Amino acid sequence: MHELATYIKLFFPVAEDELAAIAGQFRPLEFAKGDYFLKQGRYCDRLAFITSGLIRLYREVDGKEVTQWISSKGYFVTDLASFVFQTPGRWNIQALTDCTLYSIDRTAYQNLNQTIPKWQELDKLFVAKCFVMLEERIFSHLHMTAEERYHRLLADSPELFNQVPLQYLASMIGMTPETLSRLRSKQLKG
Amino acid sequence: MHELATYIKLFFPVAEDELAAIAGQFRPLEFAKGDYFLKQGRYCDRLAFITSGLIRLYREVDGKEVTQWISSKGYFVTDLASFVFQTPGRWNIQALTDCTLYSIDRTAYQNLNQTIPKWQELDKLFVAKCFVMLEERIFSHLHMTAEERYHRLLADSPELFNQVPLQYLASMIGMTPETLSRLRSKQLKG
DNA sequence: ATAACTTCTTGATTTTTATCAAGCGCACGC
DNA sequence: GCGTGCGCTTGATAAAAATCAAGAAGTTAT
Repeated sequence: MHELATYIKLFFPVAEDELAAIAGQFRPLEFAKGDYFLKQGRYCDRLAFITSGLIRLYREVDGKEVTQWISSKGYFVTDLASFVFQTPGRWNIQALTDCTLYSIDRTAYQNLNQTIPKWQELDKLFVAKCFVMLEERIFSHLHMTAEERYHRLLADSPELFNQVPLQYLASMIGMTPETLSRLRSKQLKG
Repeated sequence: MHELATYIKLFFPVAEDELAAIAGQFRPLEFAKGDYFLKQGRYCDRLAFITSGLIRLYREVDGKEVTQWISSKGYFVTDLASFVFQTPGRWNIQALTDCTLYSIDRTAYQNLNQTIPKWQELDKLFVAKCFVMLEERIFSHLHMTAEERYHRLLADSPELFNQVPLQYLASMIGMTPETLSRLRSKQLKG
């Protein structure tokens, strides 16, 4: 549990008693490689914090899996639209490796909102931070080439290249596996 | 002012007195075509709701302007990272036409957070809704062609095509003006 | 009204990326 | 141990999109 508290403290100052009250609402949760946290179309009624492992968000389009994002230690994971607005889930959310999480369900989450004012603010700041990350990610698609996006991912998250099938990374940055493969070999030679 | 209140009510149920208290903190603000709401690098200390006009977010990269988004009536406009986390503004935010806005500054905004609990929730929901829109926008870059993104923009926001220079729209959906032009003429012929 | 701009279009060409197809290396199960 | 499948690479080709260049149409300023 302390890992979530540590992470929150790094992000935003919260009094110890509030921190304990918040963290106390999260329950440990384990996933084995291949397990689904959410299947597309079902309602997502939980939000989880990852303490170890990798989790992939993807959606099927024309029979192909398109990977939206891969979350690792220190990230929260949920289908935000489904969790917050109670709409059908838009993503498949699957463990790429065995994972340890701390999870909170909708009800407990809403209780936090009412009982701990600081949580409201914290929660808003988390979402705002994620919003800003997505803005930058969109921007990268507006002006960068596939090669530039590859180099950025490599710079930002080099660890993913050892741990995640490259085809998922290719999809996540908007190119085919073949293109990613060629960019990699080009880098080795160049 | 009632326009902001109307918009909020559509989005989320709020008691009339709270609504009045919220809306009362926003001040009318006018921009002439070409005026800047924010210049890149400066701090953004306000959040505004658009009641008429069009506003473009863009950033300069390698001497070229890249348009991130065009906001119109019913949208909020700000540089969220700058407004919330007090970092230097990442966008130029410029009026494409004369605009009428309702604006709130950081101080008043933070007062709302403390005095009106419902505002905290409302504000979080706004950001969450925008987050979900951005997720979908990223996804469209992962699996759609330029032509598909053009058709989607045309379906979602046909009014922009009469009111906004096409080069800005092209940039916003990640293609050159020439490509957009060809897709348009292809559609006329096909 | 006319010159100067800006915006958009069109054409020719190059570059980038996707697609299709084959093969390699490795892990896994039988 | 030996197929079998999966993930990755490589090659050939096709398609998509960018770039470069020129010109048309409409706007703005003088």
